[in-house]
Amino acid sequence: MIKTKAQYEARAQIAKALAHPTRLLLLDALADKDLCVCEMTELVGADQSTVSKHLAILKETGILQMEKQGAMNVYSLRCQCLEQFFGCIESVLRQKVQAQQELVEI
Amino acid sequence: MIKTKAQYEARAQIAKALAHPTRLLLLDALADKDLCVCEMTELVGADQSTVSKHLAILKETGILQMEKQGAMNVYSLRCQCLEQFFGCIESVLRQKVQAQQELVEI
DNA sequence: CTCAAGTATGGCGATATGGCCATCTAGAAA
DNA sequence: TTTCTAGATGGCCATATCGCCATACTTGAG
Repeated sequence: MIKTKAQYEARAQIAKALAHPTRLLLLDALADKDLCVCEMTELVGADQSTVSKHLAILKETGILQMEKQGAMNVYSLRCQCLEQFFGCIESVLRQKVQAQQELVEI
Repeated sequence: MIKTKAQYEARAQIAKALAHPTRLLLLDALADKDLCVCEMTELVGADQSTVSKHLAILKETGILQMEKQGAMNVYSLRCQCLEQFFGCIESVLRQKVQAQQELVEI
């Protein structure tokens, strides 16, 4: 049940990679279709180097993979499990809203 | 498909709450049974104030709820969706290991 | 080879996070 | 009441994260 410190750190690192609004937007976009850095830079509206670093984090964590296509680097989802992840996040959000509604109604 | 900036920030905040080894340990322990702060302080092996702050983050996010029992504050899971979350994390971890094995075998 | 487009990386400042200590509060027991 | 245990909070410092700029690298075109 309870795991080692190293195991929790490994899991936390994955979660940390998923814990940034820009990276969540990138994952959402990549769920639709593969994209190159320049497309995602335009989508995000931040500096190209910023987007590149976000992608590097997701790639390093194993969530994305990258393939060179000429001068462009095309990124794609490497895992199909993100729906589970987002399902949990959404569930927590809904519960939070519900809890706040209960506070108002009392 | 693509959501607003505020929506991604709300989701990122949940993910961020889950992105710390100590908090993952606490959630793992609380999946087994409800616990008070002093029990979790002993389990984690950090300062009581540190554990209290971690719990406050999880409570604020809506993942945990707290109930006073005399002088003790007993925390419990508020959402049943963490298995989904951990399932995704585990899946990413396995994939990462597999990718590294492939690098070695080439 | 030279140039330009597409990316990655180093560096820097601003901000956020995490840990401990000290302190304050709440409830239970003497 | 005083005292003790349980817990929360403020403060401080160390470290991590994030964003941009500047720059280096890579690839295809000319």
